[in-house]
Amino acid sequence: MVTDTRAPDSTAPGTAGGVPEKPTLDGLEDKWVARWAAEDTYGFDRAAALAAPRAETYAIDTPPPTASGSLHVGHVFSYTHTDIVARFHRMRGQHVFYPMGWDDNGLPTERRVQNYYGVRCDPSLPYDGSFEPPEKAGKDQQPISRRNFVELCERLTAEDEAEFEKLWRRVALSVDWNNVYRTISNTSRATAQKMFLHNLARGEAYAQEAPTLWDVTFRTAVAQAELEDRERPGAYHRIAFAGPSGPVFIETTRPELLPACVALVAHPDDERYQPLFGKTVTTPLFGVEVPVVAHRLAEPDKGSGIAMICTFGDLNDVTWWRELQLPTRAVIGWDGRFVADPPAGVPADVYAELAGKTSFSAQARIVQLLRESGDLEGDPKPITHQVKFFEKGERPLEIVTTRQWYIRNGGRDGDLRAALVARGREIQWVPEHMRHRYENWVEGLNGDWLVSRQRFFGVPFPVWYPLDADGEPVYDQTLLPPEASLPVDPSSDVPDGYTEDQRGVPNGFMADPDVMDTWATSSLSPQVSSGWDTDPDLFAHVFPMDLRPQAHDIIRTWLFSTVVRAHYEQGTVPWSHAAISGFVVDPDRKKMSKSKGNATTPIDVLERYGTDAVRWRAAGARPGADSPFDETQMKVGRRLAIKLLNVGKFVLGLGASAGLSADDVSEPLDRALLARLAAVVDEATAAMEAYNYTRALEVAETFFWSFCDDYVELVKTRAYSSSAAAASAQATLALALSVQLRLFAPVLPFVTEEVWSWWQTGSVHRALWPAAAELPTGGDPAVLTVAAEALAAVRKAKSEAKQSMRADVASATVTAPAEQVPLVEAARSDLIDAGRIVELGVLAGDSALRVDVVLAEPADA
RNA sequence: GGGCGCGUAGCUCAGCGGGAGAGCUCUCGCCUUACAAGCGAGCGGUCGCAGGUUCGAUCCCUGCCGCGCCCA
Repeated sequence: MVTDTRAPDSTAPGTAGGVPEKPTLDGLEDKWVARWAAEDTYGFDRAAALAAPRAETYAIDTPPPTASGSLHVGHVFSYTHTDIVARFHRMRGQHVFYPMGWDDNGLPTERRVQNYYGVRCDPSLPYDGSFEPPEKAGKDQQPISRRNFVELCERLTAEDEAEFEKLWRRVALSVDWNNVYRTISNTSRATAQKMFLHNLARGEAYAQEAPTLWDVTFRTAVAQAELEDRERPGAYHRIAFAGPSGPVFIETTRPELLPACVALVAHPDDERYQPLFGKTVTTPLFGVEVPVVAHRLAEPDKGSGIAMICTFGDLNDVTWWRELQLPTRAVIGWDGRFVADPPAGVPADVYAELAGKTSFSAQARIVQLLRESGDLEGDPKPITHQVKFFEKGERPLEIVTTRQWYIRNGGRDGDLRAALVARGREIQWVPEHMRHRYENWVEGLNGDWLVSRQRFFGVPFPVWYPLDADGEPVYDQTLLPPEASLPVDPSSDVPDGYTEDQRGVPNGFMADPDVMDTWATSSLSPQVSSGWDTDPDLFAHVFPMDLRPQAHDIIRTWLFSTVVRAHYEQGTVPWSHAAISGFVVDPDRKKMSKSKGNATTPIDVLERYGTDAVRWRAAGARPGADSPFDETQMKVGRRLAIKLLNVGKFVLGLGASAGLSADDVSEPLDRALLARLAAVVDEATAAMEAYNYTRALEVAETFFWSFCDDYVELVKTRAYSSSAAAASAQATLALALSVQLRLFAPVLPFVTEEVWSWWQTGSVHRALWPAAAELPTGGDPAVLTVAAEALAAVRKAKSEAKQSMRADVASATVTAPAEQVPLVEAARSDLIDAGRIVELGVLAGDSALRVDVVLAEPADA
């Protein structure tokens, strides 16, 4: 059944020949990173996986990090969490499908290329096949063609990816490095385009001319998921409109939009304005007659309770405009400036002053004009308010009417929304409460997913439009490529039935100019990595995948959009489990991020403490829980790794070997240890199955330290001897070491592999996860508990007498409850040896175990 | 303003209906032949606050306060 996982090699020669004289962590990372690569330790055996039942495969949908970005310790923690899960499943004999992806799309890459090479994309320029970027970025950005620009994006991301891979290997991610995808590869582009064409054919994708949130800096549309609110100063301007019976005052933070005013609105229950409903008023300065309308979204307590509706100042304007079917008087252009010509019905003479101005300067001019005309009452009242920004942008978003592509996501359809919420309930969330993030987001959607971006580097929409006799595009007659020809670049490829010389000419054709939102591609990571378009057999086997690991900040984007795509194309959820990592936060509990300047570079931490130590700390952060970055914790992990080396050397150095088996274990103390270990294995296994790697580590670690401090100390003398009792101790030590190395292997891959290599063949990471059944049954753990308690009492006496632990004890008298007496007796000789006790008495008493210790006279110096 | 999570020893956290725990820090000891990158011992908390349920509450319920994240 299991083809790529080996059981512990119990026939390996138990010599200590492999144990170094002075074990060290130094050099382990280089050594094992190279070995794992050379031996393809983590490769996915496609043929074997496909021949086995689905349950024997574990498929992970790895988040593709932004290749042009930079990684910080938060990433290292989060990816480590996934790797721990992957390693556990691999050790359980599953074929772990664990690809890695890079997200090359989007603005971050464009900006990095612009800055790195000192270029900018000018789509009007022709491709220059001999173009080479300047050695050093010049002061002025050099304009280059879209294709040249995209080539630079690909070149730079390839370099970035190589760096990332190096880091991930150092972190010991057990991904299959033969299976790497890029969101900008031919396969990804073909998949994204094919999926889009399917969405289009089924009516799930559509284009629409609509008011769109627009970043004037990047000159691109922005989706709801990319918005953030920021506090900004503003001011209420109290402006008089001429009403049928006197002035009507509105208060607005955007007086410059006066020429875009299409109505005034008040709440239907607002008695102050009810007489005006159905009447008209006249805008100041422009003299445009606009209706007064009623709508429930108008807030009576805000300002004067009556507001002007402009096309468009904010999202409420969009709602009012749509629901009340108001006309459009757009004034803001794509560049964020007032357009050259006034909207229909607005007098050109007044408007001319505003044309070409930014919102800011237009506002200043309007305010001045209103003052002069006497229509501005009093001084503007300064306020702070929430303004919508593109999360990567620096200027407030405008709302511009443009033609954009959308994918339906339930934002405008209650049934679809309910279906997507139901999909969320098919997913097992780790931790469970993260489900709320998903549901809140889906239930709060108020529009479809805007997937087009007016950018250069991304997957183009595979669409052309015929041009009519006037050279105007006929949008409802889209020209689509055959699927076999994907991926296409419509700006250089030609639709069937046309020739290149017909591009852009009357009766010819034009390409859709836009590229897809980066999430429109990365939402297909399960399909891309599983071979939906390239390897149907693999796809049928591994999809839906088992695990989506990610952080909680992108539930609304990456996770949700991935659910949407699989819902449409496969009619299923894309994975059975979503494991959500918390953030690494700084000492002030703020999220670590490069833009905030509080991010810690991972390579430095890895070098100082070692990968195992950093992974140990990562494993201490439970799924979903944020954890502060604290270097003092790393030392603890490093100490654990060193301890494993040393105890490994001890156990193997005294003759314990893989050749000893459970049959050699005869002593009660030894059976007690292994009984306790069996319980630890069961608990750790249950915890790992529940994705609680933190708990699994905790129980293993607690056992390990008591193993070292109590059990090893108790049996040390016996294990050095040569008797059946010595063999029992050695077999116990060997078994315990083997089991513990495997328990720690997912968290501490380097040190466990090192110690494993001293006495076993094959990789510990391909060994079977330990099972309680490997250990002898019937031991009484209480023997160890009681013996350790007695030993602790002896130590305490020595410590309080400020004596060495080697100090001799003339006599020790254990008084314990009657039922514990035989337990102490069972460990009598180990206790005598470990405590250096000359005379050990054991009495039955009424109270809890205590030891009366008489130290021997210290030998004179 | 809404949702979610969290407030337990100086720090990081576990425990989640009947004895308040771990690691780190700190203090005092110990060269002990696996490990001084170590070992032993010890100090340290009215479990955010206020009510309620219960024979009994750190744990369940309600309210409040504080912190964080997400969304308005």
